[in-house]
Amino acid sequence: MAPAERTRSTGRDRLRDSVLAGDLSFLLARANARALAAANTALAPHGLKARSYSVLALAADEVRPTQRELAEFLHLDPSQVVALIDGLEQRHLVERHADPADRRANVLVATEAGRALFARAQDAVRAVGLDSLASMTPRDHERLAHLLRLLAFPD
Amino acid sequence: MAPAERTRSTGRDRLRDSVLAGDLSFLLARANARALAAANTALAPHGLKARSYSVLALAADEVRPTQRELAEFLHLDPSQVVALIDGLEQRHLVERHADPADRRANVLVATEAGRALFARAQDAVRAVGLDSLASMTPRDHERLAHLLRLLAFPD
DNA sequence: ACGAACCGTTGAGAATGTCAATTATTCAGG
DNA sequence: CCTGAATAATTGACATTCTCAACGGTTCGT
Repeated sequence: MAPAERTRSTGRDRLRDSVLAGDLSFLLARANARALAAANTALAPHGLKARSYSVLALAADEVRPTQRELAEFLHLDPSQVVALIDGLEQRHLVERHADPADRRANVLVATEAGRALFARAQDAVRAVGLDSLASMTPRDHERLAHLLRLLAFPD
Repeated sequence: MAPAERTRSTGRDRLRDSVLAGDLSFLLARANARALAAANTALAPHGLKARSYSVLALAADEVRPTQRELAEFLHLDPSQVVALIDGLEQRHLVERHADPADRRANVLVATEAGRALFARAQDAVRAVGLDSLASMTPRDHERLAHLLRLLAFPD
């Protein structure tokens, strides 16, 4: 049996048939790293990163999230949420509103400018997102979203 | 139509039907964050983190990766690979071998102790990994791995 | 033999993650 | 009503990680 004949080709991608490459957590990490890098370059012209984009997205939604809810949802420390919102608020993209139900809490809402910027940023993200997902059928895309939801939100 | 009746339940998880929650990149990020946290706590007793575990895994394999190959494969800066290997080498888990084909390059191989530790760490990772994936059929598990591979390695 | 490109390494500075302490507010129980 | 425990946001300190530029040693094309 000829040894090491299959994937020697260029010298790159040689590690792709290691045991690690079959690990789901590793695939998750690498797929995420790629998506994150793509999103960040797409968002850079708008002065956003993946984090601030996520916060803006939730602010632009009608959900009126609390900072603590943002922290849990985005897997961030509350102090990071403070810094993130500070940055967006200084640019007049979001506002902290006092929560009428709990005066300790702030509720985050997007300004008109914030919603406008989010719409543009969302288009930019979608444009590059399709680059990586173009070879995937809508059916598979939906399947992947479903399976990832199981991992992301284990009830 | 009754407003906001569906997912108000506990107050937690209230953001789950925002537009962001439907975004594939976000699901990827959150699923990865969860898997990473689980892996890190499982690896902590063995003195490893996800990063060092990955490096050790590739060293324990028969692939004899170059540091540059490690950097590209793990989406890391070459300088980070240096620090990672330094840590593992000081614990006599891996060794840098001169690449006979290219004297500039180092090839990474695991020591006997390194392979033994990796085996134990792998068991620990698998044990907690199943916690999140127990509700998934082997069929779906394979499907997910296949779809993630498309994103992780876009040829 | 020469210069360009490449591998590993080092170091610096920015960005991010983690954690404890503080203030203001809510909530449960006496 | 009052008191103490718990919670929301904030601040600050510290560790870890990311990003980048520079450098010596090596390979490769010409």
